[in-house]
Amino acid sequence: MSVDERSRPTRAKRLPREVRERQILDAAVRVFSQHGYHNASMDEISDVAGVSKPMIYAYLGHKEDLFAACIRREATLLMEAIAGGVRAELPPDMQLWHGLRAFFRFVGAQRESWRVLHRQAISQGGPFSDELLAMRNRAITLVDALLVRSATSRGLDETARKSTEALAAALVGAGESLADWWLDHPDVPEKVVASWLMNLVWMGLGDLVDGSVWTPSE
Amino acid sequence: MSVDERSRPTRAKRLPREVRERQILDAAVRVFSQHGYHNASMDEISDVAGVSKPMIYAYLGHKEDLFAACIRREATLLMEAIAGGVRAELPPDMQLWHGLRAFFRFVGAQRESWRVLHRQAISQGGPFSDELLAMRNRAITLVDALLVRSATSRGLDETARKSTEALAAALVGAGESLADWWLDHPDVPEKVVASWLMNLVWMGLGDLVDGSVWTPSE
DNA sequence: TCCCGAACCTACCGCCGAGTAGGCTACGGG
DNA sequence: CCCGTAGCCTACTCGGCGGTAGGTTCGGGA
Repeated sequence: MSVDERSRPTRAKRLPREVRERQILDAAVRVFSQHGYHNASMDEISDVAGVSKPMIYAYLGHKEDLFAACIRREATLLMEAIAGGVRAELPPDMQLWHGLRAFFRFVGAQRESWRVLHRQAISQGGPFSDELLAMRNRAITLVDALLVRSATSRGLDETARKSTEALAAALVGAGESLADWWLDHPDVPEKVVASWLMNLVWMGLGDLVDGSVWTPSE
Repeated sequence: MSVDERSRPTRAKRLPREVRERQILDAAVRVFSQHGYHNASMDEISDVAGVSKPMIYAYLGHKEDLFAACIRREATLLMEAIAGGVRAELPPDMQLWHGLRAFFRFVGAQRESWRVLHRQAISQGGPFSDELLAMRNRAITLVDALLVRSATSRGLDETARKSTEALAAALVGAGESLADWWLDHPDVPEKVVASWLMNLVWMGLGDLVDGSVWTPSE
């Protein structure tokens, strides 16, 4: 077992700090995602990263700091992916649609990132939630902007326009939950999941007008 | 601090085993829900239960066994709550509706139970998932039965009737995610959350017929 | 009344994993 | 060529928590 050098980052010598930090974060995301925060050991992370434990402490700090750094990096990547998917020259509805698809494409491609971002971070209390809250708020702001454009272009009335922020918050929450659910059902195509959520927005925007919606009779 | 006897089960002496087990499970659900599986210490559970640690090991076994016992008990309670909500004399749609409401009412009232059932159990791998899988399958079977009744009563065509099981699975998954999301948004009324999910079923049942649905043009 | 077993406890063990002390080595500037 | 410092490691300490040994007390049946 000790003979096999495995396929880890080739334990090269004397790499610049920047590169090492990247390797460590990659390893940490992977291990946190697989075992959860508490089951993940610093020893295993250092092993996967191909680096000794004190290096992690020297570069990224204690376990909590390391986890927070993971969340921060992945959250930034996610937001950039979404923002990149929204092409400003498209009509408003299409901007929203492509933003959604970019989101789900990210989750599908970076399952480990999403797992550590949402599932792990959410099940730990404390300082980790703050990092998530920050990302959520940025996401809600972005979605709200898209919704406003979409609503005004469709000529919805004042009351609907006023409640876009609430709808944006609901959308983001629904997206998180849906993505989380999707982790366990990878067979569903990304486009389908995205369109489900898009339908919810549709119903949300047209809630007052639409008569085809089911309403409890009692 | 040591003076205050708190409001825990009054550390009475010589109670029958049945009662002690119940107290221990209550404490365990609470502590697991608050701190998560790994942060929860057997010492704290024993303290909250008003019982010494060896009693837990004598009655419920090791930490994993205790956690599994929590999941099993809460899952059973949940299923009973749902089944109790479905009143057989109602029309099929209404049975589904009341089942949904019973589900969300349970989650709303027993937040700790749901937290330990879903969030904690799902973020731990291993034997815990099995307990969840068992409950899920029971739930899917139940929902499927309700869907079939609902579909036939509305006279949907053969293809729709064939895919009820897939729809049931999706519904259960959506319900789990939605309930999980609801934990973080307690201000939304239970009836509203339930009706959202009901709308999804509506759209799922009528997917071929309905023209009001948003579809991507590209 | 006596005694047996169930209920219950205190006080301990040992492992595992977070975090550290202290030092070695190679690259680059002078 | 030399030495300062950034990169890197081995080999520990130590505390917390899962788990247990070995009792003591009470209730109830014979």
